[in-house]
Amino acid sequence: MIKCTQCPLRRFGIFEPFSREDEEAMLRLKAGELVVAPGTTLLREGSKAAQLYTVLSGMGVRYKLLSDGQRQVVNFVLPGDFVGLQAGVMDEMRHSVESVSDMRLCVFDRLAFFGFMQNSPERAFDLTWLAAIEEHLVAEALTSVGQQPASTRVAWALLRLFRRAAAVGLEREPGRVPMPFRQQDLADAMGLSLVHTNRTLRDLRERGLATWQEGELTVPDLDRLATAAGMEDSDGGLCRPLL
Amino acid sequence: MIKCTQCPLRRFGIFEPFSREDEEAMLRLKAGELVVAPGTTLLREGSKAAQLYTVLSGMGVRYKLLSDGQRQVVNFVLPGDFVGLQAGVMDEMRHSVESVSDMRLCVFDRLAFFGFMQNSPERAFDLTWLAAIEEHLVAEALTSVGQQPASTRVAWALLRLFRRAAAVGLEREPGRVPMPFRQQDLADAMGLSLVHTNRTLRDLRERGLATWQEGELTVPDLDRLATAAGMEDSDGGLCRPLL
DNA sequence: CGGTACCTTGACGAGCATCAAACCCTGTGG
DNA sequence: CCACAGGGTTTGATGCTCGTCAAGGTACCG
Repeated sequence: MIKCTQCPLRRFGIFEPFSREDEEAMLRLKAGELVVAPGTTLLREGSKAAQLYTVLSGMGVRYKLLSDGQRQVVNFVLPGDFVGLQAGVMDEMRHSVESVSDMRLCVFDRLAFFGFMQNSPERAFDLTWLAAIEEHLVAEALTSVGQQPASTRVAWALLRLFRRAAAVGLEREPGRVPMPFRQQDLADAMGLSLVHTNRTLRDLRERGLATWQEGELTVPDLDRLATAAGMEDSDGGLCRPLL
Repeated sequence: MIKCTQCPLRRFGIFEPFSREDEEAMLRLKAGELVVAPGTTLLREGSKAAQLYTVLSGMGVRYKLLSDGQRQVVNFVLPGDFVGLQAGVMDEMRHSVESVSDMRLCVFDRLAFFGFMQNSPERAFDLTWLAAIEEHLVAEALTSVGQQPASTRVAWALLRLFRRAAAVGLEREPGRVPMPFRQQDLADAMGLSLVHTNRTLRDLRERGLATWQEGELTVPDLDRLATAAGMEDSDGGLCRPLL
């Protein structure tokens, strides 16, 4: 099991620094590690989860299902993300979380976790911070889906995914990161049909903005993609706490 | 100035109960009251606000502006809502807040507020709770905008506004609440053009689901509107803290 | 009375959904 | 070894939903 004191994620710049004592306190909260295969449901909408997770590696999706079978992907889940907060503060989850690749997660017990928060104002503040960041990310997605045409939306989503993956060290070769999602996931995230998403991806590829094939996303020129994405990317270097 | 110990909002069921001491502690944090006219910008995207507000009366919108002048209304602001949290925990606001009617707001000093949170784990928890609820609301809006056709989206928005307004005592006559927004606000919230929003409202009116005219929203049958809104309203009676 | 802000309605066309089918690749079993 | 099925990707054809353009209506205000 990976110890928080030597967490491979913490060295990346997007995460707030942690004192030695804080790392050791987190380690005491850690109940274990969870490894799951692609397609595993980690948290189900409506459930009252007893566990909270921090993603160590792998990717997933947060989504809501509608009664008619439609699905809205609310956000993508990448290493460093904290999942299950809703079940922690509200009574139950309002969305589901599912893996799309192999994932390794840090497991915390809900009760122990909030017990710790009681005595640690700084960590409690971090939790609010995390929730506020999540809201901001969803609000940006809403803005893209609500106001932009398909090509801009898809460009925005790819840009966001690339930046985030790169920020946690997944950019092995320059301009290239793993991207294990299906086109259907992206379509459900941006409110587009699968067919139109596919056409839009081809369009972006032919314009040399981004190529997503065989589980890898290649972006030759971030600035050009950012221009096509329509929103000045306010939080390229947005810092966040890591728990 | 209204004292927190006799806050007119707290008697409504959607808010978490508060102990007498808590009310008095909040009162000490209260820096004053702010009254604004319609169309006033309370918080501007990119600003580092020194104040946080709780809405006592009136309505407004939270929105993001795009470089090309498009606007996404992220959420509507109603009595009991807490605004400015983002500027509190992140460095600056990621959206703007503007009044659409006369508004009265409770003003808190940012520093004093977070100082208080340090010593009050329960209130700090409430803050996280609020942020999580906001995220949930935005995620539901994203789901509606991303997956539903225009009529369903508009029905959903009206249902949400009606429920929320009624929950803070604005339902003077049965089935009727004030609704001071412009059609453009609703259009910008649901990612529709003004023209199509107008047609959709007429459609809902002719189907007897909801009538919104002259600043008043009338809903003859909540259940029928809820059916038209496409999402089982998970949080009709969702409780929230009031700060 | 002209000006502005908002609501309303008509006409037209574009963007995107839908339907349909083919083409991978991988795994499975005869 | 090949037949087959299943999950994902790709492409074409068709038409509906919704955006855009345009104009007119109403109320309010200086």
